[in-house]
Amino acid sequence: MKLLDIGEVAERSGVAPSALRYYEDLGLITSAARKGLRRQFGPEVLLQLSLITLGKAAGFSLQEVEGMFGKDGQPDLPRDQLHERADALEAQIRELTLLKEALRHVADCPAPSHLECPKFQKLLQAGSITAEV
Amino acid sequence: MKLLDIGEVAERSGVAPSALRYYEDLGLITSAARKGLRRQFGPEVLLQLSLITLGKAAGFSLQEVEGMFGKDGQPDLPRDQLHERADALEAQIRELTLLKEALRHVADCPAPSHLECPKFQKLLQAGSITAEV
DNA sequence: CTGCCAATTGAAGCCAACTTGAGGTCAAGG
DNA sequence: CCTTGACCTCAAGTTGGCTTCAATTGGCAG
Repeated sequence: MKLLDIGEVAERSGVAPSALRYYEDLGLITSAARKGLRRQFGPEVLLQLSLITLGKAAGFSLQEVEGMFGKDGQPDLPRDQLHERADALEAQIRELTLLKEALRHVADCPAPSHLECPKFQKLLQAGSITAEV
Repeated sequence: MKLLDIGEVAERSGVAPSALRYYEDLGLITSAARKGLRRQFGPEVLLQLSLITLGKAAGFSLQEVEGMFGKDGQPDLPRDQLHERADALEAQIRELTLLKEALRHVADCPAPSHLECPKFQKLLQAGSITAEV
């Protein structure tokens, strides 16, 4: 059973040592032991960090990530809750996709002023963002 | 020429008065006048706020949004920045998709430990996020 | 004219997710 | 044995985007 120094975990995971200590504080990961003062991490922490990093990249807060995966990296949510999450993700993906396409369009729109482009106006209204002018 | 009280702008735009003052501090919006101490906003501010809100939703910082207005407050959208942002959105969408599939899989996978399930590991590696375990 | 209530100011506070700094520990190599 | 350098702890600082607070002002209805 090989244990890893925090520096090695940092290097292999791309997560800074200070962040690793922070995660441990939060309870997202656990160090397996100490050698003197030094934390020793079990190798499974690398996989857990993958999950954390993935979740963060997907826009979740650390708290939310914690809720999706337990300390051991095993999901501790019941199946239907997991599916609910996935559904929510799908919805978010659709929204982002719309926004992305809108941005693309605006970037390429040849109208002299964006304000005059009907599609742009639609975009502003689509989000129900537009105030009643 | 109708001028709007900050409270009315807040209500119509959905942006809190404190945020409006903050935006004014930053130079994102300008009040047209004062009536006593009270700011009076011109109606064009509502359109600007739509853009600001949209920009925020797309993941731009207020600084970046500020760069999207000309001196006159007319939108002056930087096309390549928009494309960059769209690219970033695409990346985020990919992450979300990955996470979504991971969740779905986890919900349905019969393997005793998900971490050992090859399909699950593949999902994690697909993002090239995984550390070299 | 009076009193209410919305608006004003500047400073301070808050949250997340870390990073930085100061001062201390300790295991291993020469 | 001694030095080195990676690690430790705890506190404070950082950034962005606001919100909250206390004390004050002033427009407007009655």
